[in-house]
Amino acid sequence: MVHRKFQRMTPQRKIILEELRQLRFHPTADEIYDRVRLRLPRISLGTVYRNLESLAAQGAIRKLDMAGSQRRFDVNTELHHHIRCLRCGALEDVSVGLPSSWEDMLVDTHGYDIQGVHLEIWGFCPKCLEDRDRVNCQENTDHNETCTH
Amino acid sequence: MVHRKFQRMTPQRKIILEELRQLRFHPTADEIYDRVRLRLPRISLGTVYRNLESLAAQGAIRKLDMAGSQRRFDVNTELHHHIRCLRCGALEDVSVGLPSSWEDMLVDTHGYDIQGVHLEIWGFCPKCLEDRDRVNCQENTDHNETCTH
DNA sequence: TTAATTATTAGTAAGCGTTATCGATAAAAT
DNA sequence: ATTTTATCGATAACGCTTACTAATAATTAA
Repeated sequence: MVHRKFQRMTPQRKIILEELRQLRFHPTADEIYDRVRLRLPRISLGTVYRNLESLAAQGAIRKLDMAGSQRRFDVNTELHHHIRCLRCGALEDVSVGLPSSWEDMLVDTHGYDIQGVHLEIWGFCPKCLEDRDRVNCQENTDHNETCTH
Repeated sequence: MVHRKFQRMTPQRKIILEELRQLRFHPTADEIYDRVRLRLPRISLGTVYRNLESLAAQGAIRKLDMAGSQRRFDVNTELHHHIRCLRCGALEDVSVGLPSSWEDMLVDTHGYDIQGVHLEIWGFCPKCLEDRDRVNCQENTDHNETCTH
């Protein structure tokens, strides 16, 4: 008996969805805002947030709450995980699912009724590994923070 | 050649660490603040944050950036994962580590040099599963949000 | 021991990402 | 045609965290 509110496909909502579909890397709200503003210069950031929220509620997109950082939005609504490059910030989908036997073990051990799994992996992407070998950043104390761009 | 700054064990830092060790469930900064204030009524929230930060830098505690929620702090500095109850908000350590074969597969598939893995699981804890059977909340649209306390 | 340096403090302001409020507007329902 | 409702842009408020400030106490250097 869930009452699903009627949603209008306004020009704003349509363009937000279009731009989100074109951005390969799961963008943040303000990245989407910047893109959308090129086509709708008078749109407000609140409208972007409001529409991303309702699109997520409707199941058209997926809201990603990443650990310790800005929220991101994903057109891929399938359940999947993410891997992030600590150097360039790239956020990729992870193609390999968790083994179901592992989840079963969790249920047995903790007795939880599992509703969702959120997995984030951090590392250095192949491209940045190359760069790291070429350009030596190691005299800096923290590669992660000094080399991010 | 990492220069580690000298750290003083001030009364504030000492008490923050003591209280954190006594709180079983990974507390947030303001939960720690409330506890510490009972012993140091004039301490400021900024001091709590500052000390939690430096204790984490020094490796005495672990900073947990949970998806979409407040930061939490953990005295368990071993690498481990977490499971959270959607109803009562309990946050438990997960005893079962990820299979190493799975991580190997990730490296092969994506070519990343993996630095860290962050796994969060959501579900209903055994205690809340019981309560859910006793007290019927199902006429509400969203159990997760209405029943949290 | 005395003087200079440094880490730390409490208090407060600022920052940042997100959400809520508001009157106005336009689409949908009656 | 009239009412109802969703949505809008603009802006204020919110919650959590960090940065700034002058004051203070611990450490180091002279």
